[in-house]
Amino acid sequence: MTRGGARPRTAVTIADVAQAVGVATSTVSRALMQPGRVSDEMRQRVLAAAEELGYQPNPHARSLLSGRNHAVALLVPDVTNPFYFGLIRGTQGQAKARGYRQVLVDTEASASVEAATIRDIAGSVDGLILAASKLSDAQLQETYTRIPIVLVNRDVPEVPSVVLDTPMGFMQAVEHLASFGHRSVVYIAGPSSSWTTRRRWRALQPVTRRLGITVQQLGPYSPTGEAGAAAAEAVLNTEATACLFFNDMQAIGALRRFAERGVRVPGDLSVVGSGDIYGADFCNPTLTTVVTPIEDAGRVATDILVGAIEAFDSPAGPPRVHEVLPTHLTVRESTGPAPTGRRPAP
Amino acid sequence: MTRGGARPRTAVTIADVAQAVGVATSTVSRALMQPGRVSDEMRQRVLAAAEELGYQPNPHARSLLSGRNHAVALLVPDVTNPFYFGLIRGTQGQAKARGYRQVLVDTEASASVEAATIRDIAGSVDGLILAASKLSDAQLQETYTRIPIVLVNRDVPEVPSVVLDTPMGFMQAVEHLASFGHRSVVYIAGPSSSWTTRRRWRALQPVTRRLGITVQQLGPYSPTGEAGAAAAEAVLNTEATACLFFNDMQAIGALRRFAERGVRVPGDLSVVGSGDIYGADFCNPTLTTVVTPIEDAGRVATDILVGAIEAFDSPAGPPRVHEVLPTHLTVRESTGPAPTGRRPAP
DNA sequence: CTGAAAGCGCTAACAT
DNA sequence: ATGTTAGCGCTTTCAG
Repeated sequence: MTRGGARPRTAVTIADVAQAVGVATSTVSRALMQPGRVSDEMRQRVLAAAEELGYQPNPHARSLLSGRNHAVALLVPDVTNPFYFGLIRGTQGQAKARGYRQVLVDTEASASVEAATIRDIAGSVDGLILAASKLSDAQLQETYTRIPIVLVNRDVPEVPSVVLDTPMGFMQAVEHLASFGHRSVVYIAGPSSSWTTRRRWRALQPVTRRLGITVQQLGPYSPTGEAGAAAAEAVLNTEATACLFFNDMQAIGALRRFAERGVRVPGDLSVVGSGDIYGADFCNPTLTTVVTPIEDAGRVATDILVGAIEAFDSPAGPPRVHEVLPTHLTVRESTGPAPTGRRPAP
Repeated sequence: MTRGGARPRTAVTIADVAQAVGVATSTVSRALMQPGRVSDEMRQRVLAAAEELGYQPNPHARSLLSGRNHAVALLVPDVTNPFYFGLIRGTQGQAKARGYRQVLVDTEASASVEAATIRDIAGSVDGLILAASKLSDAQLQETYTRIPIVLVNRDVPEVPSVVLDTPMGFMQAVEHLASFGHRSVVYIAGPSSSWTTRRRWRALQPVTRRLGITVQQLGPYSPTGEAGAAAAEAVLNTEATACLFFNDMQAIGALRRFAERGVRVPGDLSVVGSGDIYGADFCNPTLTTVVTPIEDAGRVATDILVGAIEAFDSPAGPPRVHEVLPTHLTVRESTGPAPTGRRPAP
């Protein structure tokens, strides 16, 4: 292979094509962009020359002119969290389908990193999808006046969003546990900065009250397996016969801890997760969990975002869609009848 | 909130700052970019005005001029595959650390999609990381004359690459199985287009020969749990007492199938995976697998790529690093002593 | 040390 | 239907 050392400093431009054909650059541009506005023969010649020379439009020049670059950013708190993989998948696929590229950024679950990222990246993408944003309502609203954004699992007035109705799934979970005779359950809270953990806790109040079930909250705990294991210990210090975890990573971490401690699941304790991530269906025991259509959420969010991008400067103004996606409980092995006697001392 | 309807058509530019300060645009540019080349007082005034007006440089304009945009693309065959999550993590983190954004693209394990993606995206990123590329050596070499790329799990002369030494791990696995008395093993091959599956199969020959073990190949199978389940059936039609899977998803899929079929693992059959993906340590039984430092690979590949980007036009030419990362076997529950008698008929 | 002017590659008015 | 011209926002000669 012959490597010239450096790549040709001057790529083939529209001017090269124009010169080859013997026309003006604008004609080439038109032939390429508005085929209707040039003669058929001209279009052929331009296309041939472009092909011949291996012309590739310079996207930077286009962006400078149009202010658009057909890229959207996806900001997630933690790319390490399997829950967000589904979101990455969904947005990735839909962005591609709509002709956009996806820029992936990890905000490290930090409001300041998130804000800095938005500031730095806003100019180079056409819009942003913010997953579980840590910013304030006001910050998000202000951001939306400058650039199209769609929130995922966060609801702020005037800003488009897609939220998973996880509270609904949690209510189903409580009903499920109640039908198994559980009278006392505990909710393992997620990070204190999490908008969704508060929603879930709130949603638990009416159902448990109606069913005469005691519910208490533990935490906050990080959304990780290790935190789940730690939470597992805390759960053992309560009277609860069932626990609802903020997410599946925690639940799976807890499952392992329970096994190590000799606590049988679901014999001694029932465990419910949330998310139905990869692994929830093959851990041991398999996990009863709230299935959240996060991949769909990614697709929908992307669709809304692209719509917003294309309508952002229109007189009607950008859309303000608030989409809510239903969730449901999937029952597997980790839940069962409440133990009759007292749980064996830990 | 007051939404003006449309975002200000004209963002604040360097000209606005220049006018505010009462100087030329070039002075503003210098004050911002080469602080040494303007007077201290001027720098202060420009910075103040820029801050005051909320000036943000237009990245498109910069890119047009410099030809760079501080973005690298990561092309993976399938964002759905947990194995690549580690790669996404590694590249994401390192790209950010080196001041680059990451564009994530799914090539659908297709050579033509991959080629098309490269063509379309090459102009808008500074370099590419190609994971498990399906392109030919020649195509890859040709691409590298035009734009910096780094291959992951693919080795091509003259093109920088990072490869995981999975064959080494496979050899360890065979030794491990031999020490458990296994005499006949089967290798479940990955996709026929996979460069690594061929390498592994080749690596198995000398070890098995040396240890007097029979090895046969089954497949090709897709790198999915379903394919693993299908492969599981095929394995049961052999005399083998142990199987080595192309990856963990297959292995985990097979584990479940074996459980359904009443085949005990490792009692009747030992199972080895590859990748050590999320879940490998909590599936049932937990999976003995070849641990591949894929996240490290992502980091290293990104480092090499950034180096290549910054040296690509240098007289010395771009680097041609070929990095090999060691792997090792992690023994968990899915492997054990070879069964003494014949395996119970399926 | 600062200003004026050219130009990156492309598109969109304006001509013709 | 095609050519000419003027920028998009920024950096970088080149003058002063």
